Amino acid sequence: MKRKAVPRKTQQRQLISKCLHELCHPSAEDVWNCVRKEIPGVNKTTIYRNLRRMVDEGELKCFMTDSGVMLFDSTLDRHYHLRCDKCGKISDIPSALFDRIAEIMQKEKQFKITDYNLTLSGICADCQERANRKTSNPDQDLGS
Amino acid sequence: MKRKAVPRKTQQRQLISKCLHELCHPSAEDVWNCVRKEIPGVNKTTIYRNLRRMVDEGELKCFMTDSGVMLFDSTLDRHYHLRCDKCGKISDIPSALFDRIAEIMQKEKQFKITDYNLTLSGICADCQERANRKTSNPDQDLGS
DNA sequence: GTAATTGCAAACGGTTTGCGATCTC
DNA sequence: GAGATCGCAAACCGTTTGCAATTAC
Repeated sequence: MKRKAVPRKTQQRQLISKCLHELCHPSAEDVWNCVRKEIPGVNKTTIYRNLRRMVDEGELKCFMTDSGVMLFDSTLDRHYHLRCDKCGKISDIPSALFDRIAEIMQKEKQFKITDYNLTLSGICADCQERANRKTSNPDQDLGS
Repeated sequence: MKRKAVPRKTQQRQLISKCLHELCHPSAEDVWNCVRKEIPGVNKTTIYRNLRRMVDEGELKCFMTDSGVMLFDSTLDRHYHLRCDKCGKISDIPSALFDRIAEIMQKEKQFKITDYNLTLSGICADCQERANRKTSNPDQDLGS
């Protein structure tokens, strides 16, 4: 296990954190635009690198949109997303209820559900078994 | 209102359909590799264009992976996806139950859920209102 | 015959990487 | 002063587009 050095408090990194708290499900570009207000010369690469590192270190979550753009989410608790088909705006649903979601959304948020996509992540039976076999005979890892 | 012409039965398109039935959640590249077995010279562009058209015409569904690759799904009914964190394999969960999913998956499929992401799509209150304001020019059915 | 479809090459857009310059600690 | 971080340019990779040649109807 390699241990990463403590991140340095650069102006850029601090501003990125600040912007993440101000913005709601921003893309890297959204963050860039926010940071640029105070550091006009920041490079997009710096934004990408810092965001990715924050995700790697667990300070931040991210998810993919249908159009292939990564969005970032400073809310670390499990929760759902509500995405409007028309304007594309994404809002949060706290992860309390799991049942009757469509009805509740319709009644309480006036959001008319037309589709949904739930992706559960975890470890499949095959991989669990493979991991068990590897505890005595370690070969290469499949992990991405 | 433009009406699309009926797709022509090209060899390529027919093979793409055939491959979609053989493959499970394929990427465009997967489909390409499958079609190439019978038409070695097919161009990837042809695959992309046909897949996109099938999606546009509702014959096919598609969704984004976390890595930004589009996957295609010939199962048109609503259903969930189960994705293994290690091997990345995606399997289907029929959309019958909505409650106690993690427990059931754990028990019945030996799948250890570590995370999930549910994105509900629909029309938000703002957009519904916006559409209502435009009611003098009725274009689509958002109401009821 | 003619409009749709293909193949090819080039473009695109979001993201990543290599590297020398700069900044934190 | 050493190593982390930055800025820049170029690469990357999946996907899309423009266009001339080919094909289905």
